[in-house]
Amino acid sequence: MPNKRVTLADVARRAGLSTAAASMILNGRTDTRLSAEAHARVNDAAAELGYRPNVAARGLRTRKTLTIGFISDVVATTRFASGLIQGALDAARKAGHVLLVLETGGEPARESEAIEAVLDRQVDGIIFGVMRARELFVPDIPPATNVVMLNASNKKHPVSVLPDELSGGRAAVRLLADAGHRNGIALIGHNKEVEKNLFRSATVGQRIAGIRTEMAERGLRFAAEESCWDWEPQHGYDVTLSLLKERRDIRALLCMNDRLAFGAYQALADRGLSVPHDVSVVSFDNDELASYLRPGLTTVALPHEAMGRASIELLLDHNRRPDQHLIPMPIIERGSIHPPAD
Amino acid sequence: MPNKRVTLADVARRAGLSTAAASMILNGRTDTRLSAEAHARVNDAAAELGYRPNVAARGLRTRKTLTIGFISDVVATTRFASGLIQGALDAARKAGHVLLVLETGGEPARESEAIEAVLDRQVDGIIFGVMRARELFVPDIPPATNVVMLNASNKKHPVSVLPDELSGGRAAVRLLADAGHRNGIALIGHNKEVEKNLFRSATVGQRIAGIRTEMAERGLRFAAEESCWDWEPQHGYDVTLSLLKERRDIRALLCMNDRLAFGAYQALADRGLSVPHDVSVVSFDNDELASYLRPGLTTVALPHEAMGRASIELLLDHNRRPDQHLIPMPIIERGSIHPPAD
DNA sequence: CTGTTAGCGCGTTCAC
DNA sequence: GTGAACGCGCTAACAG
Repeated sequence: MPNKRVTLADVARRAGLSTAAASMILNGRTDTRLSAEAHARVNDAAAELGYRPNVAARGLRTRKTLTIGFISDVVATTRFASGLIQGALDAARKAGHVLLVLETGGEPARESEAIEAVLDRQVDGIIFGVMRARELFVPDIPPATNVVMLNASNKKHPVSVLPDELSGGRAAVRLLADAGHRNGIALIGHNKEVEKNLFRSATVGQRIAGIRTEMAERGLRFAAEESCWDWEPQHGYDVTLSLLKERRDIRALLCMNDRLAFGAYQALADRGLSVPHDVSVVSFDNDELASYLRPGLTTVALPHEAMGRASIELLLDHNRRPDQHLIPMPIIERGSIHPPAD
Repeated sequence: MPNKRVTLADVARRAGLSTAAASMILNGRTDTRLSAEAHARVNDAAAELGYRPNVAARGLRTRKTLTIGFISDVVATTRFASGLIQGALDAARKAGHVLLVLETGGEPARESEAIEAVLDRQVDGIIFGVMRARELFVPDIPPATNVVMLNASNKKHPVSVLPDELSGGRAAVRLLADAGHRNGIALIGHNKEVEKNLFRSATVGQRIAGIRTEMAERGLRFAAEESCWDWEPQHGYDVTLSLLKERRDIRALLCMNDRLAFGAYQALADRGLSVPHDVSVVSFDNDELASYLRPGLTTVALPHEAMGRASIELLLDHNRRPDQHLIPMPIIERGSIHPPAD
């Protein structure tokens, strides 16, 4: 686009030296025996002209483009997991890199296209991300390619970043238990299908395992378990409403995600029950919704931003473990937990 | 990254021709008098080897990188305006382009860095976007650069994409009027500061102008106007609650955005009023929230995706008007409007 | 010691 | 149909 960018040749000419000398000096090479004066002349010339190297031309030689491909199903454009890309963008910027963002909608044909599009542009590596954590099929990528799986896992590409759902599940139970809840705790939204199928979710199984482990270790049992085939507000509303019609002893809801909890709030309101004095609610994800509810929803957060950040740091770290990297899930305490009334 | 990509030289060698011939044939040049057989040999060789041109190397010569810089304050990572980038990504993909996405957090220093980062990579143009439409200061960009302002306007860069808020404002009033509302309509959230200051908002002034024009043309007047200094759910809740305590004749709320409406719903529920039978509600934006409310909120949508798409199409269209391009705001009818009871 | 020449990386384009 | 130069910057080998 810009017609007449300043080139290395311009700088060299102005400094009265060769482009080779200018290149070495500007790249700070110490093995080079160029005079202090030459350094000064080149640096001055570059500054005066406002020289900036052409990254594309440089990459042709060095095979480093300071550019990373970020390929996802719908991460960038979904309201839900945008923290992933936010963290990635920020970490990349701090490392002097830039992100080529592509979305595939989860369609394999577009995944292949996306991979080729970024490889055509000589990226330094590829982040492969998904909105909802799961085992992911990925089209073939040349073996030498530097790949990190974000919120996903894949046999061929062992470096991955995932939330630490096992600890997160335990934390949710601990929040209720520490408030004094022992009886009347209902689980809203478990789903055996999803929990067992890594291709549906790489993490829900861990989440529920953490919950059950912590319950068992504390000698607690759920008073009810409502399963849902999906996790939208409507489902939370439906199952909670029917639960409350049958049972008057429910004192706490442990919802599998915030959207279910959102629906549960509506059902509790319909039954004239107040959160948290009649019923405590705790949940997962820290969806934006959680902060809009009245009272605010206490939730175990998906650390999307930290995950996005970690994915870039791992991609650029050549000493990384070729393994899963689990990111802690922060507890966001708002106002939806209270000791049981009775 | 990938070590041994197939190069044009490989293709030429296999076809038994020069790279010059191979290049011209693969680029479909017709001014070239190369034999049909040469065409076949080159195309076959390319296909067999799976040749893909190195976009960076090509760009060095052609000054076309098929890459566009998308620089925004927080668009990509905010849940609110992510449709902008979604539309842009999709339109770019369809045009064979790719987006280099950068975020600045609205900080001028980072804006300058972002501009340099994308220019260093020889992008074909730059989209400059913001989450909330407004007049935008932009650091200097070389004059030859192809720039489109997205959801923003700027004197130096006349090509811009904005929502058609004037028509949108009129549409909101029309929705209430068509349902039979004439009295007891309250405006929630007008704000003279914002309406007059293009650097706060390039569009709210248009939105309110559309509303007032349509009201006037129909001989309608607001029964009340509640102003808010900000447009979060809490503000909608507060002003609606106090309004309802004073007035019993309110039959419809025209909220300046969905987040205010979200708060208004909560206030109506607190007062025991039902939407839409006691009070109709109409609003703007089509925030994700609008679909979660019960009943669903009827709203005049910000056409984020269409805007993002338009920004790319304009950037790539050399016959474009150097002007503002207004994108229609679709009406999303859900269940929050009903004829007045009395 | 101080610096240069020439060639490369990959694909496009012009003159012959 | 081709050789050679070019776009821009890096680097190995070489010269004063």
